[in-house]
Order: sequence, then structure tokens, then C-alpha cells
Amino acid sequence: MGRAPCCEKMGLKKGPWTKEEDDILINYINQNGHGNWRALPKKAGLLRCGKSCRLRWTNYLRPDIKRGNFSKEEEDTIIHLHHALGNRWSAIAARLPGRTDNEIKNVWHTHLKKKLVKQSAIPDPQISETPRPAKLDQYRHETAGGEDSIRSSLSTEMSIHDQSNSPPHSSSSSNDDVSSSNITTSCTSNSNTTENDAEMSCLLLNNLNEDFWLDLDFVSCENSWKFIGGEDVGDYCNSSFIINNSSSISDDDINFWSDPFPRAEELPQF
DNA sequence: AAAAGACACAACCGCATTGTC
DNA sequence: AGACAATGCGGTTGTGTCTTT
Repeated sequence: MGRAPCCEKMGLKKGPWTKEEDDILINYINQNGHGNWRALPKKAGLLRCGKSCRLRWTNYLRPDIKRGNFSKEEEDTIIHLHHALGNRWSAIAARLPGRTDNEIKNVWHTHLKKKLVKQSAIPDPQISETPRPAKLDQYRHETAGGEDSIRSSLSTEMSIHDQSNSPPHSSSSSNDDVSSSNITTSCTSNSNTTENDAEMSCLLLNNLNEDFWLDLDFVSCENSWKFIGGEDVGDYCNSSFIINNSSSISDDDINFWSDPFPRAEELPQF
């Protein structure tokens, strides 16, 4: 009945792996692939459970794992993504080639969380929400009057670009495509907005993460769209990128501001 | 020099999700 | 549709190492 408990069988070894065990596992996987993890230890001659083998391989022995200290850029990326995604370590790891979720989780708990608390003097180690909504509202208020109507260029349902064939909110196509840096978008006008409301809601799918749909707000800028924020997108509200009506956007189009929110003078004039 | 405490990180545990029959 | 197996994921723990007293 139910799932067989891991390592329950007598005689299965636990604890730190020895060099000999590592060598056996590496040699076996290099020759045969890992296939069925549960069956692997028996076939390879290891007194370990399959789960232990899988973790050892994915977190330590895999040849593409990058060892050593995290760079400043990697730390910044983790901080940004953690703000956006929370403790979704595997999703964060997908953005850091060669780093594992376990490693990122450890770095977060041992370094970055403390560093952030120290820097921001936030008393709660659970780094809190930034006061984004007020700033966003202020920015929206400041910019709303200068907008030309976007309706002339929008149909009720408009696709800016969708280079995948997946419909919005479809999440099945890119589960394993963590190496891709493309971001696809589809976009629909918000029927609740007024004629003068230059905002529209966009759904943005980051191909790096299967369910990383974000509800974003954009304002028009000539034939492009300027991202200004959105709901529940964490630090992505700090992002600035332009989506051209005719092209997809890539990671290169995303530039994180260093400040929590863009200052007015940093924004392009529409 | 030794003990105690702090830290870093590999590994484990158990629940959730996905796949298969 | 339901049961079971396999795998993924995040939280937690154990242990070795470093630092402080």
C-alpha cells in the first residue's frame, strides 16, 4: 500500500558518500545512464537507495555542475528571483546554469538572507514586500495623462507575439527547456480599462519556468510597450523592457534597475 | 591548546506531483 | 477512475570545519 519508504531496507547505507561510491555511480551512469533510479543502486552495486543516488548525482556529481563561490552576478540574480518567486529553488536554479537548487537554497540561508537583512535593516529575516503598489500607483498617475489612446492599435484580443504554439497559461511545452532564454508573450487588452487608460494587462510566460505566468502591466510607447508593473510579480516590477509589437523579447530585453523602482527621469518619454 | 559556539553544506525526510497500468 | 510507483521539490538535520574565548 502506498509509497515504499525510502531506505527502509536493512543494509542500505546512509550518510556521506565515499570516493569509491562516487566513482561507482559516475562510472555506471556514464556507461548506462541513470534510467530507473530505484533499480540503479542494485545494478551498479551500491548499497544505497535510488533516491540517495539521484540526489548525489544531481546535486554533486553531475559533470555540468559549477563548483566554487557564487559570483556577485549570481547572488544578485538569486536575490531578484527569490523576491519574485519565493522559495522556489528549482525555478531559481533553472536561471543559474551549473547551480543546483540545493546549493542555491544553502547559499540563501547561509549568506544572502543575512546579507539582505543587514543591508536593508529589515528586522524580519523573511525579506518583506517592497512598498511597490504605492509607488506603482504614483507612477501610473504621473504617466497616465501623457498617453495617447492605445485602442487604435489594439484589438480586443491582440497577440503581440507568441513564438510558441502554447496558448496563454498553457504550461506543458517547456518543462524541461530550462536552457532556453526566450520569453514569449501574448497580450490581451483589459476590457475594464477606459479609453484613456493606457495600461493593458499582459501575460508573460518565461520559458525558463513552466508555470511562470505573470500578470503584468504595460503602457504604450509609440509602437512598443513599456512594462511598469503588475500584480504578484515581486521584483519583476523592478524590470524595464520594451516589447515591440512585431517581435519577441529575450532576456537581453530585460534590464533590472538597481533601485526598487525606476525613477521618473529614468523612464523613456512617451 | 582545548572547549564551545558558529558556520557551511551535503544529505536525508516526507509530501506533492506525475506517470503508468 | 483509482491504485501504485517513480520522481521532484522544499524543509530540515547531521556533521565536519572554522572561529572565538
